[in-house]
Amino acid sequence: MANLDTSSDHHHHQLELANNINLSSIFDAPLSSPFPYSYLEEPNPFLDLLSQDHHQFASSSNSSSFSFDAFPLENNNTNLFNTDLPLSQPSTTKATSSEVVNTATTSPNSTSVSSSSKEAVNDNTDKEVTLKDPEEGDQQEQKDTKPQLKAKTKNQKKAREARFAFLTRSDIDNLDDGYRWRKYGQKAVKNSPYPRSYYRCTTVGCGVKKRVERSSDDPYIVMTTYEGQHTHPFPMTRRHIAMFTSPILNHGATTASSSSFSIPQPRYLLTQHHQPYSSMYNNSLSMINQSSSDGTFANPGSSSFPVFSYDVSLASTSTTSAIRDHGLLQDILPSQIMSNTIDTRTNEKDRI
DNA sequence: CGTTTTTGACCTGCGC
DNA sequence: GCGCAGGTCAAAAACG
Repeated sequence: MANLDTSSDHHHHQLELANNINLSSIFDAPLSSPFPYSYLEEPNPFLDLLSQDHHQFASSSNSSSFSFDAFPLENNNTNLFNTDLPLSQPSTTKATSSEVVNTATTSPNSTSVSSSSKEAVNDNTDKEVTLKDPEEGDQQEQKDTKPQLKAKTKNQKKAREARFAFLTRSDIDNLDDGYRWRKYGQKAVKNSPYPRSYYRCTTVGCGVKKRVERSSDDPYIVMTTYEGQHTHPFPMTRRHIAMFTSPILNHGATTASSSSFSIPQPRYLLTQHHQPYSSMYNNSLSMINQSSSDGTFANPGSSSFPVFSYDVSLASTSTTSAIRDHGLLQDILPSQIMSNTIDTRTNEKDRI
């Protein structure tokens, strides 16, 4: 986890960007269960975008909170967060917008579990192999399964795993979300100078994956997409414990202090007590979507996805540029958001 | 020495 | 069928 270790200087940017905030970014929130708290205390412009729908999102435990695991399971046309994201979508221009925004046709499928891909629980005996233990079985299995994979894809399309994506403004790609990840691949992204990195949870038996890529237009915008659900508890370390018990979580705190991780906090971070974890290393986490393969929401609260919350004060202008990314970013961002963010560009300039 | 990262090759799905 | 792009594998290198 050199990730954290290298995160020291990206904070400079956070400071610089403290004032470059607009409504364009989608939400702020972070990862799965590692973030037990979510909190929204300000009027949320993004939710305004959702107009009539936003009230649905505020139904979590706290009336003033906005937590993503409170998202309705059902979709409708205005649900910007539900997207039907193909695992591989060659042409970003076609399928993206329209598909993403509306079609998330939901075939209620209790969580993606039942239908899911090879990494997840699956009911298909022939895909299985990979399932039991992606970690240790990897190498060995691989040889054995390759033929099987071919065979299986003939009969059925690869099921998609639940996904959960969010934007982050940070200099570092692989943000520390509390889980341990091992990088297993990197690919160049079309129309982007920045590569996309693929990570897998290192916990034995856990097939959760995440991929990280930067916006081609704004290098500080990082899009992280989680796929799958952790099959193990959040690996709470001393550092995390310190984080969760730090004053920042108790409101009024002005710094995110922890015994082992102490860094200068951007001004606007002071309001981030609702995202204790993410604030440790970046200042803007924006959830973009959360969906399962079939367009339904997988319940992140079940412990795979971080519980994120949105804080407009953290939104950053550069999200705007992120939208033009032609890689995964664009695949995930709903067109409505895109247009909205683009519209806000002028404001952003004015501000700067 | 165990773990993680790098990176080229390979596989798969999709559009034309 | 072909080409392209996304995704994954796995050997080698790097790291701690």
